[in-house]
Amino acid sequence: MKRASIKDIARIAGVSVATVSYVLNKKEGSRISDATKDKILEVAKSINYTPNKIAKSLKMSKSKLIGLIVADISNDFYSNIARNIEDEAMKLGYTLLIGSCDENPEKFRKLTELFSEHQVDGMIVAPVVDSDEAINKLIAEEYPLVTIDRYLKNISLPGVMINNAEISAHVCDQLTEKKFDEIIYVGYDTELPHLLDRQEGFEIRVKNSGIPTKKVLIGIQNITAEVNEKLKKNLNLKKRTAIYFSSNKLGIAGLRYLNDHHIRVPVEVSVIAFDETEAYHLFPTDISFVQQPLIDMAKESVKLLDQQINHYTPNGERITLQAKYMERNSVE
Amino acid sequence: MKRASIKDIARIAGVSVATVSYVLNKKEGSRISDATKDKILEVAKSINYTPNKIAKSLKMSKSKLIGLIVADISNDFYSNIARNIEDEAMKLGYTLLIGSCDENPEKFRKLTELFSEHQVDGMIVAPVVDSDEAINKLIAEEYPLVTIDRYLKNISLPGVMINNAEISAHVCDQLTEKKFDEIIYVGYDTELPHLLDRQEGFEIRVKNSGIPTKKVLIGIQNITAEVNEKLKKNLNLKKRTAIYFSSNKLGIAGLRYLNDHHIRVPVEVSVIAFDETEAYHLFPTDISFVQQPLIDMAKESVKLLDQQINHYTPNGERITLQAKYMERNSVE
DNA sequence: CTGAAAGCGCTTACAG
DNA sequence: CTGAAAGCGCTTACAG
Repeated sequence: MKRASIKDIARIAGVSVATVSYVLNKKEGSRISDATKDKILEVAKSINYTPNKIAKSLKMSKSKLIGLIVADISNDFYSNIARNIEDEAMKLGYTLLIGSCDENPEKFRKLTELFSEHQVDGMIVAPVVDSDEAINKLIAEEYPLVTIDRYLKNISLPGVMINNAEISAHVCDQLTEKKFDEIIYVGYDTELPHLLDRQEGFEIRVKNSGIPTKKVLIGIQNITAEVNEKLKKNLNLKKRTAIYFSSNKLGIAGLRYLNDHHIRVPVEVSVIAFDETEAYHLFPTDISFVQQPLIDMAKESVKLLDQQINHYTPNGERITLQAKYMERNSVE
Repeated sequence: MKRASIKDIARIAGVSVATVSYVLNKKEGSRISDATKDKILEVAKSINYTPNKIAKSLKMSKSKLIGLIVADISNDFYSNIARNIEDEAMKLGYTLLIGSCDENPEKFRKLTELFSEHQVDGMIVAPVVDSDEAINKLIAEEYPLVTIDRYLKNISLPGVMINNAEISAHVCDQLTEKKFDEIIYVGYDTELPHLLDRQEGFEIRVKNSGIPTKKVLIGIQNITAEVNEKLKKNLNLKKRTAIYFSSNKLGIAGLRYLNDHHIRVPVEVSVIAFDETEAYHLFPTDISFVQQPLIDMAKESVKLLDQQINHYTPNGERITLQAKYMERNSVE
């Protein structure tokens, strides 16, 4: 599968490779006669020429590739993010490399290295716990870098996130105004700053309300099993209880638990979940949820990255988008 | 962000770039003295050298990139496929480019072109209707190519798929043996061969059974709305009815309809769905479904592609994997 | 209006 | 054991 090169075109058309390059790139600067222009285009088509972006990348030192590193591309949230990023990136002429790091800092580091060796022009990353070292290495090289969804506690990086604390406080308000006997917060046992924000936003507000609260923290390994176990231990149906699931995975696992145990929502327990997923629609009750602005997150992150690629600035902009509480029928 | 090159290493270590290249690539053929070897490694580390795969790709004419083209990476089915392909590809040293074509042949063609310009070593594709032209162009270049999930009617390509007709026949058997008054097949209004197989496998079998059947075909544009509309028109609860949803999207849309209309499963209607998705678990009844062997599909497709890359053969192997019917509680 | 030449960062057969 | 040189497919400042 030897492909035609501009050298082939040049030879057949009887011109120099320089000339071929000029007409193929439609540079207006140096005028080429229409005759040779036509001939070159004709030859190019006839031998089925396709440009070799690798060669171009090497010469131009930009690849028009960008890397996306997420925890897991098979997670609904990230695959939706990825899809929107793909569309936005495409518009700007970038092609997307995707990698999943499973919350593992070593995998994260390897992915950044791999992508950087492939000379991606920049990366959009959802950094994991303990990824500071890998990130700092990229920063030292002034590698265009943008965070999405998450952010780093000790490193200032351009990126886009949502108003985690505020939206959690808002969710809390929805619950406290209904005077539940008890509210259960289901979150992750993690140090990820954006998730801590989500948790603290809730905690501070619920404390003021005086309503008794339980905090149920789940490890990222065995979500379904652990949610089951901890809900069994903590959910007391004798009390009027509301549960706030602070991610899509937690929401799905939790609703599944309620389903399996025939616990009716909102009659026996009220529920608010984070993120939007088709799955919620299959639950008997329409679940009230927090909607993240995925399209805008993707748009802004690509825009930020493109800016960084075109003009690197060490302390780039950090954009906070507004998540939206979507009231349905799962709180009563 | 000017990066160090082997030239820099050579200069600092006082050796030639050839020597640097040899030791960096650990070639055993030409023996380099331990002294210079150590020095080179030391210098490489000290100036933070990372290889430029673009340069290497150009020289070696292989990029260690592979492209994956699916209908939509945000679709649960494809994002799971993608994740497994990512893992398998990684093991063999490939990095993954991902593109979504939305069942649009023009987008499909553009993606193949883009990927080929980026010099991917091969592509794993889920071809869409009318993609023959784009595929044939790749074949003409002897471009390593493997289909996944789908296959082409008029072109023989290596690939991996499942036993669509057989598993549908098996699903049909589950239903016919329960002597329903009516069975509704919900499928796509499409020419995609693998979906037609799924449909015909069911149709042939159900015809033999003599049980009245309705075939409900849904366009790929507005799945939820159309499923709603057609289910409303075709579902007659006075009859003992079973519905076979032949994809995850159809299953989700259909179950959502049943949910919204408080139609109980399996008391009022029996259901079998295709594909596995977390969503099914949120439905009040555990849904019986057809499980596709995603991991094996990914494994085999990457293996086939790697074979094609290393040794191109025009009419590569076509692998059919077995889907599995998972009986739950939605048929009665 | 067009071409010769250098160079992007690598690899490798060849010579010494 | 090591280096000089060619070449992968491009782009572009420069010269004519």
